[in-house]
Amino acid sequence: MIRIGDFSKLSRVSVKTLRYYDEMDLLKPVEVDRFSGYRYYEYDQLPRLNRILALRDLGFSLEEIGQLLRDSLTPEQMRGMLKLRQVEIRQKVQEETERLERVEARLRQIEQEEDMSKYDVVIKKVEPIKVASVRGVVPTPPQQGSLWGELEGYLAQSGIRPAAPCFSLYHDDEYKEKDWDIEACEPIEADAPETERVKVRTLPAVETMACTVHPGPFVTIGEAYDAIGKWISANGYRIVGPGREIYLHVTEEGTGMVSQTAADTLTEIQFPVEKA
Amino acid sequence: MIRIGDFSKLSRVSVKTLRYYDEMDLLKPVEVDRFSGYRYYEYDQLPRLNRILALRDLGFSLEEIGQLLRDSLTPEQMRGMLKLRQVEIRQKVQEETERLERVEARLRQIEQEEDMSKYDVVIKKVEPIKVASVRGVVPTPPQQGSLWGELEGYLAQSGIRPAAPCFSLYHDDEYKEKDWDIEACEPIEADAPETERVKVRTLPAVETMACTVHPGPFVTIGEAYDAIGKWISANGYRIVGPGREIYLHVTEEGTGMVSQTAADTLTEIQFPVEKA
DNA sequence: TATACTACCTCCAGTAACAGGAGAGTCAAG
DNA sequence: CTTGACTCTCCTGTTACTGGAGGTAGTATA
Repeated sequence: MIRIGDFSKLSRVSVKTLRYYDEMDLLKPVEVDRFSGYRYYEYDQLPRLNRILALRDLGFSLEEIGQLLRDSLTPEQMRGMLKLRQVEIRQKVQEETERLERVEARLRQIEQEEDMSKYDVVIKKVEPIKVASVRGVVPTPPQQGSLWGELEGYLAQSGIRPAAPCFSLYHDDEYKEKDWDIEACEPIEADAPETERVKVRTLPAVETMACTVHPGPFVTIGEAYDAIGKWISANGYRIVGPGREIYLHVTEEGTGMVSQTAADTLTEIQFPVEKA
Repeated sequence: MIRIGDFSKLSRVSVKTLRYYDEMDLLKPVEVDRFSGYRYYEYDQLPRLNRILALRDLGFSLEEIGQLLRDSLTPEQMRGMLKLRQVEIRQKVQEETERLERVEARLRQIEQEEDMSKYDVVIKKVEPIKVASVRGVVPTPPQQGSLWGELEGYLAQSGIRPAAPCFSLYHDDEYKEKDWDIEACEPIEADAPETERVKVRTLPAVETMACTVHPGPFVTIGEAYDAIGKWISANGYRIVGPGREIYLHVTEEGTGMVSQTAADTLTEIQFPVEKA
């Protein structure tokens, strides 16, 4: 029988850790002095401790290790546990690898002294959303006012109020000089009747949506598209659906016209993406 | 000015998190009602929040993010931070990859139904250790008694007591039928005079030592060597120095002879290894 | 035998970044 | 005026320990 300090030296596991494993019922001393509380170990407890350390090195939590040691399981069960661990670790490796890629993309950006630092792009998950929308082709984006006019008229007539900020969907796959296929969308709470022009549908969830916020007037929003586009390719993604332009905050001038130049305008740009 | 719930929906960041960022001084609401305590945010705080999320995605801690946001730093400084992150993430990826390899080695072991599960091998760091030792060539390991006789005699004469369990170093690179180059070692506390046969030296630290414990008589220790050898190659390591056999617990029969067959014998086997 | 000195004990706090929940107050709509 | 949704603060829990305070036990030396 040896004391905890010696057992610690023997196993090269800290005294604190041994006491913790005692508390967690992973490795109890063979004897605890009733009066002094001193823990006494035996040499032959080393294999068990070694097993604990080996399982810990495989990435199991102490609780899992406790179970593994208690319900001495079949090789088949062990295989299952290991397969599961394998998947979890693979995922973690991938996560960290992607993180590394993001860091490297940022570094390249700095090297090229392209000061995109105004725009921070993040990946988010977007929930499904029910919208009323009007879709049409307009010469250029600033001229989509007519679509909004139709949509607002419909909402006013139906007495429906939007449930969240409105946004446009840009359906064109590539850049166009003119004739943009745009869908004006207003999120709504409950179902509503459709009309010839106004459609109601639920946009599906998007697991990986690249998002950035453009603070400033619409006339300079090109910079934000530039930034998010570069980010997407630099981080090894590709666009897999229509982009969204969410109007978080706008200024109206006089007769319901949205200002193209107000400095306190705030727009979020979103693109559904996937790893290329 | 919007309330925390709406800001949460807008940013798709949980209310809990927003409150936490407030507490951490990362993102303060523009106004807090003096009486109700309600937090009020502005749309134009979204870019800052986005920046926080982007930095978080790069793996920075919230404290680091706080510093980054406070001391608006030069591109050069930013580059330094990112380089550091890069190194840290690389290390983490490597760690997890190695963990994955260990899991896969275990799986292969199970598939082959080689029940080595009796032996758990772990990598440990071993501190430098001062020893008195006698080295010599003996026909086979069980006949190393003469070396130990010499060493014990020396220690008894000098009145030195061992500071830790004794062990043998096996200097041969490969397996041999006979004539083993073995060094019997007794760890000692302080310096001691050398003699013709007894040398005193400090074994250097070993960063990665593959260790396992063999519970049972010496006659079956071959199984442990088998297991640790297979583990080392299955996990992509190679042996880079003499192995150690540490006598954690032995039974003496009569006249100081160590029992080769006592069932409660406990021996640790260690090999210094490196990634191949 | 007195006195150091080390080893050991228990209990508490802290770690990172929140999540969950209790209990109470606030706000807008009907 | 009530209901229900929203918000507040405060507390606990998460993982696998580490560090420290304050007190006891065991051992080595003078």
